[in-house]
Parts: sequence; structure tokens; C-alpha cells
Amino acid sequence: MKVLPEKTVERLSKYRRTLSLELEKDEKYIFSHELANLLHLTPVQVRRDLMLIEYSGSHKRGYEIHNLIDHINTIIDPKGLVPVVIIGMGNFGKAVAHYFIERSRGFKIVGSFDRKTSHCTEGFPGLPCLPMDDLESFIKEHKVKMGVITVPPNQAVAIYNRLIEAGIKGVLNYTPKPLTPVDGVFLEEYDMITSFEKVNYFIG
Amino acid sequence: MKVLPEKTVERLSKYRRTLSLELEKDEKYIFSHELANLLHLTPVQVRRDLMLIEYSGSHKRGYEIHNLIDHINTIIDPKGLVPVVIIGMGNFGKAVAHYFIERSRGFKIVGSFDRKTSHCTEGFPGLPCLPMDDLESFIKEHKVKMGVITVPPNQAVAIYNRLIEAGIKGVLNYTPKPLTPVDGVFLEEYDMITSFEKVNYFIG
DNA sequence: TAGATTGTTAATCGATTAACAATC
DNA sequence: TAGATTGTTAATCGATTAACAATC
Repeated sequence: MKVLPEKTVERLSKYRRTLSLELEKDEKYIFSHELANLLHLTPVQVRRDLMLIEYSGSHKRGYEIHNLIDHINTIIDPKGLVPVVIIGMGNFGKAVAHYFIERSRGFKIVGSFDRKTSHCTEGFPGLPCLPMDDLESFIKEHKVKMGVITVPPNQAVAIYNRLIEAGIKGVLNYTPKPLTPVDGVFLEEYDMITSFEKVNYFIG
Repeated sequence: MKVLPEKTVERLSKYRRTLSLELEKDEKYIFSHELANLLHLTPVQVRRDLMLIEYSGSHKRGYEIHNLIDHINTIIDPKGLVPVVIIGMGNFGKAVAHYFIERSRGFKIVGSFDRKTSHCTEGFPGLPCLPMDDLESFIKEHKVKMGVITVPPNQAVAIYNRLIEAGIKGVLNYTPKPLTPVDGVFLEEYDMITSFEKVNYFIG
């Protein structure tokens, strides 16, 4: 299958979670307009996304929820459990860890790093907390594919370079420091300051 | 001036911060290609954005940094200090508070709320920590314009409705629970799970 | 059948980029 | 002047939505 548009992948992630909630309510089938309503999208957009992943429903009953979830799984988690590390265990890093411990599907947080290991030793049983020096060796040993950068902004570039050097495949940058895209490494950035200033502007 | 595209507003936020850093390095002028390189954009995009805010540079020296920052200020912070509240002082809420205490330009965190006020009493001197019950009265009394939702997902909808009811103008939703857009209230959502799953997909 | 829905192409919309005149 | 840059229109690209045939 051709590589999917970023926006479609984002929506598939949301479809899957919404569908799982419906399944828990013992729903078996869902129409495109129902799924669309739950996510404030249009039914056409839902159907087009499903078309792109070559999934078909029935005219009478819509889409079979359990089956569709399985299909989305094969599309967006084709690789089993991808190992992830978090670098920087301040409040933000802790929030990320807290979010994904036990709750992830296609990936698993396998390690956390901080300049002061005292920042991460407590609170996350089963999640190793390591000094920065061990970053490269840990990544190589555990075949870590994805790194989450939650260090202070002035350390972001150095950490990023070390991740690249160690052979990481994807980076999530939560610092406001813009990083330089590198071939073969998927880079996703979220800048909280920008979001705040955007809301501030559109409050009008 | 016509309302700016969302993407342009986002970049203006980044231009401003990058320009401030250049100013600190005693740079006085900057060319569009220099600013573009710092943010991994194209020079045309920079110039087009500046065209949209009706700012002109010189052919010889590019843009006068200090002056451009001031101009961006008038565009994206035309309202003085906008009061903001954070609802939910777990790790994520703390990260947000930590980020913006003393560091914000167009807005100010004036209050934080949690079911357990013990979550927020320590750590942020000068930031009031209040029980949920006081939410509406605080918003009205302090003319709060913007609310940041960092509660657990199952409380998000209830808090959102209370914010709307209390007359909030902008909402930043950091829970994975999608909220329903309401006329006259700007809603910005960031879903961390989606970002993770997206990176996971594009690692390929 | 009539009505509701899916699946898909074509049109539209919005954002980015190419092209280039004007200027210093 | 020649070269570099800005400012702006037109073209392109990508994503969304409208339209509608096919199906149950």
C-alpha cells in the first residue's frame, strides 16, 4: 500500500481509540456518520480514510467495529512493540511516562534518562531510570527506535544529535527549540508556546 | 487587517522567539533566508508571512529585527496580558505551569485548579491553587479568557462545559478526549497519543 | 421499491512554492 | 552596472468536500 497522508494516519489513531470505546459499550457495527460525529469530522472524510486503507463496510450495517480495529492495527502497528526512550524526566517527561505506562499499543517505554537520575527513580516501577551517559549504549542494546525529547531547550540539540548518531528512527521533540530534519529519521515537533500564542491570537 | 491563516500565526510565534534570540546576539538586521534557515522554512514563506502582516524590509539589509519583533507583538498580542487558568495540576499541568511562569509574553497564568489542592499548593509561588468548586467564580472575577485542560480524560468534557458556561474565550485541550467546538470559543487540541502513533507509523 | 448508506471521482479550498518584476 | 534581495502574482501541491453511481 502507498504511504498514507499524515492527516489520515492521525485520524486512524483517533478512529481506533473511539472504536475501542464503542466496542466496550457492546456496539458491534458503526456507520461512517456515527464515527464522524464522535470525532467532529465529516462522514465522507471517514469513508475516504477507510478507502485509503482498503477497508470495506456494508451498506446495511456500516463497519464491523472489531474487525476494523484489527485492520487499523495492521496498518499503523505493523512492527510489534517498538521500544521508546524518554530523555528528560522533569514534569513533562513524567507526564509522558505516566501517559504511556501500561497504556500503549504499538510501542513500549523501555527507558528514561535524566542528568539527575534522582528525577526519575521514583514513581515509575518497571521503568529503568538511567544517567545520560548510558544513552547510546542503551539505545543500541535495546534496539530503541523512537526517542522523546523532554529536556530543557538548551540541551535539545545535543540530545538530538546523540539520538541520531545512535541510530534512532523517530524523534518526538517537545522542546520549543526547532531541530534539523535528517534523512531517514522521522521528526515530529510540538511547541507548546506556539499553541498558546495561537489561541491567544484567535481569541480575537 | 484580515484574519491571518492559522499556519501563519504559528510561524509568527516562532519568528518572534527566533528573532529575540538573534537580538540577544546583538544582531540588528536579518535576511529572509537567514530567518528561514534558523527555522527550517523557505525564504519565500517568511516573506509571504511578513507580507500578510504588512511588514516591509530593505533590499540592502533585510529586516530590522527589533522593529519586526515589535510589529509581530502588535499583531499577535494586541490585547495586553490575557489571564489564563490551568485545570488539572498533575504532571502535565505542572509542566505547563513551569513553562509559562515568568516566561509568557501575551498571557499570564493567574490560577490553577485541582480536585486535590494538595497537587498544586507547592512549587509555584505566586500561582494560586484552588479547588474545582471555585472555577466559575474565579473565571468571572479575574476575567479569565483562556483555559488549559490537563485533567484526566474522563473529566475533560465536564470541565470544558463549565469553562464555556463561565464565558471562556479560548480552550487548549491536552486530553485525548475530543471536545465539541462551540461558536465564539476557539478550541485547540493536542493529542499526545496521536503524535506517538504517527511517529510509530512513519518510522516505517 | 424507496431510503439509506458506501465507495469513489471530480471539484474546491487552502497552503506552499515557483517565477519574476522592482529595488537597492 | 551586476548581484542580491524584497514583494507579489500565478502555478502547484495536498487535503477536504461535493456529487453521485452502486448497493443493499
